[in-house]
This record gives sequence, C-alpha cells and structure tokens, in this order.
Amino acid sequence: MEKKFRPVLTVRIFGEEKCFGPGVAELLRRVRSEKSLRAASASMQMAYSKAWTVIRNSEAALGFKLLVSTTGGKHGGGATLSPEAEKLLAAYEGYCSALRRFAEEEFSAAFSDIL
Amino acid sequence: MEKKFRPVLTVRIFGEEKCFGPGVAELLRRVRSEKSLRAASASMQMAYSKAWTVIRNSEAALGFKLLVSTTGGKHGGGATLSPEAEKLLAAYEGYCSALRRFAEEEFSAAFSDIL
DNA sequence: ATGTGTTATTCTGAGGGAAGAATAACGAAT
DNA sequence: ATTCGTTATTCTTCCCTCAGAATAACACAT
Repeated sequence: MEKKFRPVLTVRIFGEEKCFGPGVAELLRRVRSEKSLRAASASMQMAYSKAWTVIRNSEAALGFKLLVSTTGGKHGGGATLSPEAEKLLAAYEGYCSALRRFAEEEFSAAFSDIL
Repeated sequence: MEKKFRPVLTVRIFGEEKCFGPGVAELLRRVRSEKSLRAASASMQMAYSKAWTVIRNSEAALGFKLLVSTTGGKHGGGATLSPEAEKLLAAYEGYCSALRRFAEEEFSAAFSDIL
C-alpha cells in the first residue's frame, strides 16, 4: 500500500566461519581513501584496536591479506588495499547492489497484500 | 574455485525503525507449532521476557497484532498467530527463499575470480 | 476458595563486546 | 640519538544486552 516499509539486507560471506561482511567492507573503503587504518577507523568512530582485529580475523578466514601496511618513516607509515582486497571489495559491492536491486523489485509483490 | 565460501544473508523489514526480521519469524514459527509463547521461547532457549518484548516491539512497529493470546483457564492460556501474522510469515518465508536462491545463483559468478 | 499454568510486566545480575589506554616496534627525517 | 606518527598487540574498563527472577492478572476446574 503505502511505501512505508522496505527491505534491508545484510550480506555476509562465510567459509568455515564468518569471513567478510559489511563492517570489513566499509573499513576497506575508508582505508582506500584514507591510506591509513587508524584514520579509517577513526573516521567511522571505531576503535583502532577493533578495526585491527576485524581485519586480522577476516584475513585469517579468507586466507589472504587484505592490507599492505608499512610502519615507521617520516609520516609513521600507512596502509593500502592489497590487490586481492581491491578485487574482493569490488566483487562484494557489485554483488550487494545486485541483491538489493532484486530485493527491491520483489518486495512489493511479496508483501503487497499484507503491508 | 572450491565451494569453500558461501553467501549468508539476513533479511529485515524496516518501517521507521526495524519491525521484522529472522528472530521474530522464528518465534512466530514456534508459536504456531507450540501454541504458546512461553513454550516457543523455551524451545529456542530465549528468555520469555525477551520473546515478549520482541513481539511487542514488532507489533508496535508494524501497526497490527501478531499474536492472539488468551490468559487463564485450566491450562493457563496460550497464544496463536493472528491472521495477519500468518500471512506476513508466509510472505516473509517466500521472500527470503527467493532472495537466497538468487544470492546463491549469483555468488559464483560474482566471486569466481577471487574466492 | 483454591490450584494451576499461562500471559503480561518490570527489575536485577551477569556476560560479552566494544572503546580506549597502554606499550612496543618501526623507519625516515632532522 | 631524538622525534614523529603510524602499525601491531594486549589489557582494562565500561556499557548494553540478555537471561532469569519476581510479581500480578487471568479464567477455568475442582
């Protein structure tokens, strides 16, 4: 009836356990633009320690590194996305938007008689 | 490449705030078979108080009642699904499986080159 | 009246997760 | 050597959620 209700979906990828989801994805996006994990986590008010844990867990579950990071140097170092992370992120984003588009399309048909 | 990774998605319905998701759905399913909210919550080791809150919040957000419940009587009362809940649950289940089917199909295409 | 087993409702206590502190290591520049 | 700002890592503290307790109301049976 009214456009009052809408679907919201969260897409996660599991191997033996959880290995990728919206949190890591957002983190990667911000690392890409900030070129630093610290700056990335701060920009989304996430504690650095948690950001670091999240990344590490994801890397362990996936089996490859997401960040290439350098420490030290004049500006202290930084982090950028590994090529695999770049590809994974792109794939994930495409996948998510396809899913959301589909979810949007099917929604009204599925719930028109009740919502 | 290997079938090691798979998509997992959670589908929620939002109005102004969250109003329906997998938790409520599971609860409704169990109320349907147990004919009691207490039994339903116990069967999924959820505290009754929480089950009740979950249902109440969902009802408030949706704008209609999910349960028709009777109190008192020899066996203490019970609860069953309202007609609207019945329809909503059916619609939600169909919607979810369509989404999951689609997610499954698209998955390998989206991630074949990286996972 | 009393007993029974549920719904309805609020409150309290404990556990898990997250934020932030603390610390170490790093490497380029000065 | 010292400074600087990051990555890397662990630990403690706090908050929030959740489970379970407690209480009331209910209506049917006996």
